[in-house]
Amino acid sequence: MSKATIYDVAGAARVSLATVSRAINNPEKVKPETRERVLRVIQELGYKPNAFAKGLASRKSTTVAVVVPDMSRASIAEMMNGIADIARVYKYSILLYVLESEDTPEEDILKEIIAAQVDGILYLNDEITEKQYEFLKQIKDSYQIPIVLTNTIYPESDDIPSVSIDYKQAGYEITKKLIDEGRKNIYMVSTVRKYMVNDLKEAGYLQAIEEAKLEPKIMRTSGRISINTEHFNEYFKGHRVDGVIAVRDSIAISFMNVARDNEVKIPDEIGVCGFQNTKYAMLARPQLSCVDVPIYDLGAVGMRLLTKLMNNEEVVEKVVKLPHSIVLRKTTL
Amino acid sequence: MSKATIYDVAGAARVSLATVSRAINNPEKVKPETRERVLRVIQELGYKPNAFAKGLASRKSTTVAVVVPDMSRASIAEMMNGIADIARVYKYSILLYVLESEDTPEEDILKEIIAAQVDGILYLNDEITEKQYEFLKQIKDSYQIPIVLTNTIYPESDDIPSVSIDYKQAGYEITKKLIDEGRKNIYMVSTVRKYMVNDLKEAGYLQAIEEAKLEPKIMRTSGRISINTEHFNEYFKGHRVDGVIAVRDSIAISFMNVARDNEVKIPDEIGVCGFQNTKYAMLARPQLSCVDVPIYDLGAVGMRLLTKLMNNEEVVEKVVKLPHSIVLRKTTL
DNA sequence: CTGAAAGCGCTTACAG
DNA sequence: CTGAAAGCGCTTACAG
Repeated sequence: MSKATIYDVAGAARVSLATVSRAINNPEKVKPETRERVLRVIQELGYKPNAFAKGLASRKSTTVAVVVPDMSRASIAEMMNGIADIARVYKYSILLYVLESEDTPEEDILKEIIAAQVDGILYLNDEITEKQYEFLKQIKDSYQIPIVLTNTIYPESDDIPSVSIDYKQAGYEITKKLIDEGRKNIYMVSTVRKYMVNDLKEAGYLQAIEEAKLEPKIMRTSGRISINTEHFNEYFKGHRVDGVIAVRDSIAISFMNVARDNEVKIPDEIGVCGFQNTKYAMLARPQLSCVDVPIYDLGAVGMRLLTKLMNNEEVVEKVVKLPHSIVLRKTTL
Repeated sequence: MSKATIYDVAGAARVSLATVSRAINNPEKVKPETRERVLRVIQELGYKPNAFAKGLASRKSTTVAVVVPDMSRASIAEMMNGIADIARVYKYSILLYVLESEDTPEEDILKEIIAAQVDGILYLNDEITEKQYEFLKQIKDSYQIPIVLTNTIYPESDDIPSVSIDYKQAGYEITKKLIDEGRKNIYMVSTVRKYMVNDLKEAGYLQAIEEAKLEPKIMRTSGRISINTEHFNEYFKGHRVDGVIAVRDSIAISFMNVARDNEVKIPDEIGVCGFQNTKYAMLARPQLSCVDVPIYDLGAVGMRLLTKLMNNEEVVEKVVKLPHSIVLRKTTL
């Protein structure tokens, strides 16, 4: 049972190793009889081609690198499901690279990825900086390796193919909803940390607010729950507010808790909306209205796009925007 | 900039490729001067050894396979963080395999993993069946490849090293807490789907209940939120209940929502506890008391154990249980 | 301390 | 349709 090699198969099937290789990779090039014989032997011996030898000889790895920040973000994890499902269909393996550590600079990781001879890179990192973006572009060009940005946006640039949703439009729509309910003091609660994606949500918010001739009010909070609570309490003490749009569901829920402690009625006194539509949006009380982001699809479509690129298939749409929707539940009128 | 090979380095440094290889892998075996020269050239050329050639020649991949069901489970994602951090420290790459599809049987995936020549396997799947367990054991023995079960338990067997927490004890303790509050009708809400881990929580619950001479009551629900709601409403209509222990935080929260709709006071009328201590336990109102499972550590320790096994270091403890704790918040007295 | 050479297990023109 | 042979880019005894 200990790993059979292609030689063992060739011997047992009474053919050359070239024929074994063909039977596996180009079945149509070998006579049906011999092909079947070879395949049968492969079965019997439980033979699986050594991935290293194959990769070395063919210069293809059928492996893609997926680079992510912090796995524990719900969105990242769910995207991975989509990625993995599509990867399986197209027979690609996934090499996972989790960024997030200061000690290993991203450039080193990218070099490691190159050394790993991956056929493509799926890059999910909505905190992408200009420097990182430029470096990615350089990698792509120098090594001729396809890269797809998934749910990570670098504005005004389509050098690297990407798939995401129109966050600005989504931000606009959800703000509009609150405006249409007659709310006048609508806050956007964003993050102190810089995420491109959140910038776009803010931009959409701003557009809607300005159109309605209201006053834009953006508050930035940390993602940490305990801090949020204090922060909200403090901040809203002196402010009038009748609408809140949070860039993440969890922030919206966090805000609602504070609101409840202060005995304000949702949605009557304050309308609240989140972003993402995690399962906790349903678990919250009142159930949270929010933008639904098709996270799984983002991963799946990103991976699919990458497979096309790797196969040199023609790709018309290099920047794909998936449709989103607004889910209205109990925190809006 | 396009990938330099070891030959290029050897040429530029005026040494043989054997020396280059040594300078990288066994620096102490080469004279400091030449070593430095070689290393400098490597820098200049941006040389990175081809992982395939290296793997093929050395029969080691410095790659581990991590096999998981469904990434989107919060526990899996957080464990991945721990795994990735430790993997990075010990310079291992991660090949990710997501199970979950009916069409690709697990055995095929495991064979693929073998073909990928990984040095070790980290297996996270708390739905492990006897068949799967036996197959894993066979893989481990046939191919002499280290495997570590992480947060996945197969009872009464230590053939495969594992790291987890003592779920039975945790179940016992959390139940005891509710009993000590004087509750008499304590339910455990578990899942219809079979998870070893949940069986153990139930066993702990049962033990505590029996010690206290109370009547054990286990209800099984699906994980789906919408179904839960109906289910709970229906189920508890005719029942007395003053305590609920859910095998997952989200189920506990789900239950609390139904309780609130029925205007029962938590924790006064019903004490509620969850398992895991996800961030949503803090986001829930009232804030959820629960067993804290050190998820990140589980992943980190599992990976660390695997590195030891791969290096043939001596391992005393083949079945490690990490400490857990009980976090008391507002859903208990 | 260093080099020449064999070998890891495949793929892929090139002949036939 | 099939085989012999070179080559992918490394590592690792074996000499020296």
